[in-house]
Amino acid sequence: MINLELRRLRYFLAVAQELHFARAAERLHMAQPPLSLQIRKLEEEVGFRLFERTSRNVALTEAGRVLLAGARTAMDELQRAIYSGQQTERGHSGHIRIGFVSSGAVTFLPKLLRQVRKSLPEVQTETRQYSTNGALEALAQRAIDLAVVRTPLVADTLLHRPILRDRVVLALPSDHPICRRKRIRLQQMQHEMFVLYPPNEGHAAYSVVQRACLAAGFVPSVAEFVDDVYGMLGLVGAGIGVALMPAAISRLSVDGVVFRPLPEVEEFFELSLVWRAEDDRRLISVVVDSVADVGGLLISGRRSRASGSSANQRMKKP
Amino acid sequence: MINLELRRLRYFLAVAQELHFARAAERLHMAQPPLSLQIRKLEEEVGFRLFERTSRNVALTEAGRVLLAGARTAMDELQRAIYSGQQTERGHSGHIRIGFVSSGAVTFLPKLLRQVRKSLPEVQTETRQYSTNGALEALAQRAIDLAVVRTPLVADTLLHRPILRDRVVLALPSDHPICRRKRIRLQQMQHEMFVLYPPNEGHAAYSVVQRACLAAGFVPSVAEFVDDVYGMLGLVGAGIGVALMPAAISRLSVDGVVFRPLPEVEEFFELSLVWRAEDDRRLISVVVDSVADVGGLLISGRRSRASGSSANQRMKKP
DNA sequence: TAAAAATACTCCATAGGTATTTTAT
DNA sequence: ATAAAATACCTATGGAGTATTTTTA
Repeated sequence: MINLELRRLRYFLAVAQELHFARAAERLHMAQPPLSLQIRKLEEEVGFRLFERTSRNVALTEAGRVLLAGARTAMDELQRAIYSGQQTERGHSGHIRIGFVSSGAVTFLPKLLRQVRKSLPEVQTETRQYSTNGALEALAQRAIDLAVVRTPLVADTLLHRPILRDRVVLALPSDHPICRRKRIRLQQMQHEMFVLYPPNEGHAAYSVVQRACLAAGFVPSVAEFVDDVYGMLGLVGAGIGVALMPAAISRLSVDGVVFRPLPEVEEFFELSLVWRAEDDRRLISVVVDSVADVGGLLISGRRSRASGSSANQRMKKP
Repeated sequence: MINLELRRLRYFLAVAQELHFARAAERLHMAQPPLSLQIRKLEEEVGFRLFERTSRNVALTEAGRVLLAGARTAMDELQRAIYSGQQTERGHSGHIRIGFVSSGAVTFLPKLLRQVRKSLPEVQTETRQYSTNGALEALAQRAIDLAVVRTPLVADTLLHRPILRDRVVLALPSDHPICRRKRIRLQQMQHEMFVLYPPNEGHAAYSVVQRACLAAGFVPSVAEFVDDVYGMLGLVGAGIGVALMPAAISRLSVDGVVFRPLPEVEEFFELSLVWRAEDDRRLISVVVDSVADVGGLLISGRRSRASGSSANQRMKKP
């Protein structure tokens, strides 16, 4: 094990740079004699002369040059390590694994990653797709550190923060006769079969749909339960039924599926950030807070205005 | 500039390894309280906590792990630098540029490099071919550090050591009528034209040939002067003349050239190591000495024995 | 002879030791 | 209740300062 003191190496670097003991001592805010002494002690410790000194000239020895290079890189490495440690302490550095549901991938995840990369450039991110429930399990098992999911039925081992509200839109097969109409009201779908988020799956999307339909005066008939928006879109496109979905999904164009706004529906799908309550790493709270800075609670899919046209620009495409 | 003391980092590494202050202190041959104190001071210096301590458990913090990794690599780098410095001091490490003449390349250079690589594995070598004179100029201009050349007319800015003696062999065109004879005496070549090493070129090869011929009772007629064995062989092969060469060269087989031993010639070609007198790097003397260790003054091309056969095994080939 | 490094000495800051207290399981 | 870290206090090593000498270009 190494037995040097860094002080001596610092002195060595100074003398190597100045090649003059008195000037180096001045730069180090000390007197010349103790500097000479420390250099000599360093020479004894490493076992070779560092400088060829005459009363008129100081020059590095060959071996001194070799040590100088090594000492510089070692000090730099140490400097860097201390800085990294400080950044880690502040939560500005580290690795974070993010799980997300398919509908979050479309809207929020890119914003989140962009924000993290911009304001916390030393934070490494790693992402993976889950169902809402899968993400919560992964969180509990420490397979991920942060989840972007449909607002869950909260467990007390987890903390969450709502980050985005999506208006409800209707997805229906493109060959459905009602597609010809410009404006569709949810009530008109009361005799249709619905592809639904599964109940008892730990998240709130199921009850959002239930409440929306109740407000329209009916209880939806179940065609199928699916916990993945792509799966739901597939079933709708195959004519199995219709579905109520977050407005953000309508940014996707899927064969055989058309989206229609439902301006009268007052319910929202909510997207949340979720993390372990026991995870007290500053990194987590810093990332969560940096996300909040993006602009508080965003709402995707604005309610149609005076003209009563489609709910948002992109929805016109399909 | 970094302001830590390595002592504290050493203590940190010990505690990080043991995760127990008392045991770490024991390993460091010190008492526990000052160790605790030093760790706390280190924490103050770097600006973040390194360990989460309870009375029953010590654990690294996230930031502590980051610093630990950096501290380890920095200490390793420093360790390595000190070792390299020591090796450099002893002349067991460094870079050495070697110039050599073409005839040295065939025999001695491979041995030299093998020896250096074996006994001084940290010495980097770099080689380049020169004429004898070119190598001496390159030495003086510090383009190379060591030269393997035909023994030069010594300049007092250079030091040299003879390393190898080569018997004199005759190279002659393969269509020369005398080739049919098994034994050839130099005297028989007195009316031939000779391809010679150049005179006044600073090396002794010219006078070796002159003295050999004088001993045989004649002065050689000059066909051409060439300072490169490959050039000489080319001219001999082209029938321009015959040449006296170091026996080592006969290891080469060249179209149109045959070699014959000259057992009665008492002269030798000498190969020397040459270096700058003012170059006091230990590396130089260590390499020169390590070469001497190969076996002192070698003699290549033994005088033929009782049977009077060819001067050496390989000479039978052409 | 003059500039600069080395030596001699003095002082004090701080590392380390011992005894004890606090803390958390 | 107990193991282990933290605190308090004391000692002494060694780093830094001042005055001076030595060295060599």
